[in-house]
Amino acid sequence: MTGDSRQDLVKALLAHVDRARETPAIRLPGERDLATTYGASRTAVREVLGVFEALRLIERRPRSGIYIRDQDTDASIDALVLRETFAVSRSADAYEQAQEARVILEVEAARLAAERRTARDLNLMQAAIDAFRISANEGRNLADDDEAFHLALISAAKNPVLSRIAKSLYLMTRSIRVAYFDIPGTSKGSIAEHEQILTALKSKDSARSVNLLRGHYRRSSALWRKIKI
Amino acid sequence: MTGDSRQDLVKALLAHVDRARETPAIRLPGERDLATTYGASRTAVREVLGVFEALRLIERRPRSGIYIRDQDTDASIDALVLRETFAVSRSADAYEQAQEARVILEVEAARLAAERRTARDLNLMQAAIDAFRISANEGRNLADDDEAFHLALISAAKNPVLSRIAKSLYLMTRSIRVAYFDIPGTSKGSIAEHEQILTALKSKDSARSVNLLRGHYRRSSALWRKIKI
DNA sequence: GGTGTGGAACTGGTCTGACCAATTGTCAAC
DNA sequence: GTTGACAATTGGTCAGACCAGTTCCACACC
Repeated sequence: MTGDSRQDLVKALLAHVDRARETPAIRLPGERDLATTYGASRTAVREVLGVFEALRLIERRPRSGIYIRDQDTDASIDALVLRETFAVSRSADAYEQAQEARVILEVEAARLAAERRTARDLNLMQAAIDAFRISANEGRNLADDDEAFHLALISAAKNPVLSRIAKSLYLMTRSIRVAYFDIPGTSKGSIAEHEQILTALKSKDSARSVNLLRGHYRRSSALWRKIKI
Repeated sequence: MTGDSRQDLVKALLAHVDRARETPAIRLPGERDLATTYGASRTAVREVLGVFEALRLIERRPRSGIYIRDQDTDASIDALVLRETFAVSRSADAYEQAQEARVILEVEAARLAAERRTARDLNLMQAAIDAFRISANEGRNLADDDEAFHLALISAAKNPVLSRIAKSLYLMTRSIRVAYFDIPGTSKGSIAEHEQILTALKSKDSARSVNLLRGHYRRSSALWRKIKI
């Protein structure tokens, strides 16, 4: 094993869970078997399985075995973040669904932000737009700058639970967002639209904020669908 | 240490992170120190820290140290689930925010469900209502039955990402929901309202579904606020 | 006094091997 | 066919060791 052995192990075990999910066999091999199968120590396997358990991918029953849980019903959103982080079996569906969730969350966050935003929130959003513009001029990929603006907007809704969820959604869509901003000409429109949204929030106009954000997403979704994963 | 040592360790380390978060010291003691401090082996400490890292509570830099991350910005929603599961420092704010997030998510999910629900979804929701009624007659606490109905509703929106997020929100609010259903008389209204929502979804009336659900939450929120944690 | 620099101590990452206690499966006895 | 006892299996926990970079401090040098 040449590369990062831990990363390899996570990918291998994640793939193993995916494979096992398609069979009636809900039970995984024992930790000792998994260790020898994937050329790692039992310690390393156990640490990864501990994370899987926390993300509700599996259930470990002492003195019995390791069992796969229903992912759609039980698993954490961060199990999908893990997939993205370790580049394992990302599906187009998951991106589509994450995008839909993002729109839902952010539109309602914008509604709340129009009421709750402080001067400091506005400054942070303006700073994010400025940083975005600088990155655009220097030709960098704008995925992270775009994320920073949108997270600043959500943060203005003063609900950390929403912010945490949004962070996960942005993490799990990172690669497709990078691909999106590789399309020429995506930056110009974004800057203008971000400025408009900020203005609406500044004047506490929640209806206008919501509509502008909806339009922002509507325009991007056309391009979005054309990206091959 | 008499009880579940693993649970004790998670609680202790979670508390340690909370304490450290309030000081300028972003760096935690080393794994060996933490192990001796809390009377556990380094192995056990490492497994817990691995989970903390996956939930973006901390960052581990090889050969350097363990650093606390900004929770409001970076941490996963499931870090709050962990707090609920291990009964550590739950704040009234977090419940309030989770409730707000639940309403946002579920209202929009209902809108989608009105379009996308299948006959099977309607059957599952009806089954959840029936189970709810039986539990009510037997005097059991209805928190889990209520959760089952709402998760079935969200599942009808055919977006597993929304379902996963909702699952976390329900897990992190479990104790307060149990307390809510200990209040006498909460079951009667819920059953009727669930039936009404189901009828609206059956006729694909999204506006009515949304309004009924909003009303459902509006009525419960009055009682909700009176619960002491 | 200020500035490098070498080396020791420290740190997270990994592995081996061992023991525990309850579950699980097997097989003999009835 | 049922039951009961024994042996293998399994996850949970621990101790101890080694590795390879990072950190930091004392010491020599300017």
